[in-house]
Amino acid sequence: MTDATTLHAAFAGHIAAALDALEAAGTLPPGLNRANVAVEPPRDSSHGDLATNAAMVLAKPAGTNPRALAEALVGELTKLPEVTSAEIAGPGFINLRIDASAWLTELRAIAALGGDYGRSAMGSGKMVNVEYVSANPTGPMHMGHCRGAVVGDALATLLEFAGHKVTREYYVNDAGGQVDVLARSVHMRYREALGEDVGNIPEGLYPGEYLVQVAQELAAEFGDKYTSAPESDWLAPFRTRAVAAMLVMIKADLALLGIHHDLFSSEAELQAAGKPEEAEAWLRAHDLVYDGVLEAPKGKTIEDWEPVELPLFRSTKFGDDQDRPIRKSDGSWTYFGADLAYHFQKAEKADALVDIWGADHAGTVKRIKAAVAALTLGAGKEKPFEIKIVQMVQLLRNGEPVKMSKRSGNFVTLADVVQEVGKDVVRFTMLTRKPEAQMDFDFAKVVEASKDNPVFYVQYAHARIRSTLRKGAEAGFAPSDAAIERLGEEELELIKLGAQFPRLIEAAAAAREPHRVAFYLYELAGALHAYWNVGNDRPEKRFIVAQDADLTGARLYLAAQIGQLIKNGLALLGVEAVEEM
RNA sequence: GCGCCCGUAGCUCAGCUGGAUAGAGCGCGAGACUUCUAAUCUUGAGGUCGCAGGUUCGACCCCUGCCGGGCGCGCCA
Repeated sequence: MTDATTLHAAFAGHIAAALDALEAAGTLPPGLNRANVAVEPPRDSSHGDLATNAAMVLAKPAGTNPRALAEALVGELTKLPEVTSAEIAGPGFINLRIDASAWLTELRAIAALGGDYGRSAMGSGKMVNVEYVSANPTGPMHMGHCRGAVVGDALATLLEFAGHKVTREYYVNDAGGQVDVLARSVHMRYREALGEDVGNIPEGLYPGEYLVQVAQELAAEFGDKYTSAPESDWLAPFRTRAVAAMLVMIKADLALLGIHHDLFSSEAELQAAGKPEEAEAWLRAHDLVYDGVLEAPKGKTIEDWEPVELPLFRSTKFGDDQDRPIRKSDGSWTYFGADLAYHFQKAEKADALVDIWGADHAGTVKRIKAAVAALTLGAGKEKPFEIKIVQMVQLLRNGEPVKMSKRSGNFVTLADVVQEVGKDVVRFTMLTRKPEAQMDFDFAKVVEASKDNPVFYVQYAHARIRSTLRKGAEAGFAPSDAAIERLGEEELELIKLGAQFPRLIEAAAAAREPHRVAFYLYELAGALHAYWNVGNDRPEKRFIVAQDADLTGARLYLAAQIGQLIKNGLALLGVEAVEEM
């Protein structure tokens, strides 16, 4: 076995080999599509250790019936030494039972590989660019950014673990109107810093206190040079410095969550380099951009709507309601116009793109995917481009919705939440829900009711294991695989669940769903807790059985490996595996 | 009006890309702490998988149409 490290992967190979053998024998016609052949543990473990639907999936295209094919397949599979029984069940499932020794081999593999157990070559070194957060650089991170940040970060780590080369990228929107508003807001604080009474910050500017310090630095740098100068004099330098200061703040906030991007790409630099022009020229040459006039938007009336001719991307060709402008009437780029060039730029350096977006931008998915598909195809090869939409988090405090508005300066910052709740709780909580489902984050609940929180349940399992290993060491027992054949049925159940870790990683990575790791860990922790409690009533089932050094060594070995699995899984989620609670 | 997401136990949610008798936590009922940490465990009750059709050996999962909730529908970002 070349891939002796993961039992499930090995058996996927065994099934394939068995099918090859049937082809060679003429039982099965060659070239059947096996994409739907699955090898997985049955839901009900009484059915066996592994099940495959191969006979049912292939019977029809092979022109035979499931039963007959299953019997032929069973004939092949029973030749394997690890297979203790192969039974046909239901409409044509094949249920396999695997010898205990194979599971013990897997347990040794966990020990041998340690932190690398579960690592996969699935990605075969493909370069994947994961873009996440990309919050406008106009203030500190708030809770609205949190979920996408955590999901994106965990996904990036997961993809790396599954054999991809990952770039974690943050797109800095430093070219739009919002950064001018930032610069104006800072200018007001700048005048204030120089002793002027500016009164309340006017509507439409950012009122946040976090601008005070930036303004003071500007006052120190420029003195009163710009207090009454025209905006055209100071807008650019103020904008540059304010954005830089905001990014420092944002990076610090992200660091609190353990998030670090590899690359911060500037929209302003992209535009300065003429990338959007290049994209526009190509799109025009291929009749994907034309000059046209938009219809007035439906569903809501805009008083000052007037039809204007603009360069439009033909997104209606790709299922969008409307063609979309890439430039404004003043000739500057729309967000979309710059964004398509940005994605094209990313695609030149990567094999695949993944974006994590908030649900409020879901309406723009079609146009950007269409534009990027056209551009990358035009450049020679279409690059896979996925956009994962992360739904809104409703922030609650004692059941009451917390209203957030950046304009009023009234928002819950990420830093506050991390400080109050802790990084591990925030991260794990954000990952115990599939991202496309809306979620409530009740402040009071997450803070106070720690025992309801899955993260503690999982961490507790790890802490228990570590504690046991410490106790064992004190009593002179070390984990050892010398006598692991003495592990019984209950221990094997634990190993079987643990052995699913590698295939779980691959499935989660393929689906781009890091939350599956969190749910798996919860299940594994539950199995560990259940096993532990057997020892309450039956001291002979405890990890440490003082009078039996061999058995104790074997059980501690098992405990150590389960602890390793939990640690590996938590590492993917960016959550600490604690030594004690 | 249109697009995207969601709808699974009283509540909060999983459901491994179409598999076998749909699962877990909380809550409710009954139990287990002179212990390797009870932040745990065991056990019971609780379901028309929003509704109606369709596709096939088989549907919570795919397709169509409704119903309900969320997000969005400027040359904003």
